[in-house]
Amino acid sequence: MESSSSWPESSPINRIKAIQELTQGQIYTNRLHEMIGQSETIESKLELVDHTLVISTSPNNWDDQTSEDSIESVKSMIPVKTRRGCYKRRKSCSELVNVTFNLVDDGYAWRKYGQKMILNSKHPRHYYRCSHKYEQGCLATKQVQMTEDEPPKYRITYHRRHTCRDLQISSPQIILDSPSPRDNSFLLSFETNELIKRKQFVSPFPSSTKR
DNA sequence: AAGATTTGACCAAC
DNA sequence: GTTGGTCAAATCTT
Repeated sequence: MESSSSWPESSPINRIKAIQELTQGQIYTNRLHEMIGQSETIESKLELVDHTLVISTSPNNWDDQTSEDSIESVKSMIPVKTRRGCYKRRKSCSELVNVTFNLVDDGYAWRKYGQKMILNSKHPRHYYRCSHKYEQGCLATKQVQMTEDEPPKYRITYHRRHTCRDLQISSPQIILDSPSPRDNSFLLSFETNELIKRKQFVSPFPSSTKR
């Protein structure tokens, strides 16, 4: 993974912060392993890219739709039209977790479809699906939740890979770094703060003064 | 008018 | 009974 991280050499404070982030990231990774319960089949990566902590997992079946589990997941997620919300809850579906300080457009077109308060969490979890779900059958979803850390971070969990074609590649913000086809993790590399300042901040938490 | 968001309801898993 | 993920009508934005 060759990430051209613009790490400021002359900033020991940032280094300390980075170490703290990495430590916490390792905790997240361990938790993820526990949740998934497949620690022996998962490779995990922990990286600090610019100001974004990336925790990527490579479960064997992330993209392997032929595995029984995946097939079952796909089947169970197909809603029965006449029964709202009729589906099987995903038990151990592969996922990719990204913890970041800044929320920037990841290059995909997402559409929010839900928001939920989660037990023991101060902040609600936001649910997004690919905008092309129905046009192209893309099953990619993501969940965004603000952590209770100080400073607060955003925990973005991606489920299923995009199968749609519209990647909006015109946006230079996303770099899909997948060194090999079998390496199912991918790195979302964000820009430095300096660059982000010039971009429009994309918040998943619109003002709640609508209603 | 069309597309996106909000939010209460629904339902399976636990 | 509780919780988390999704649906879909109502509402808002462009």
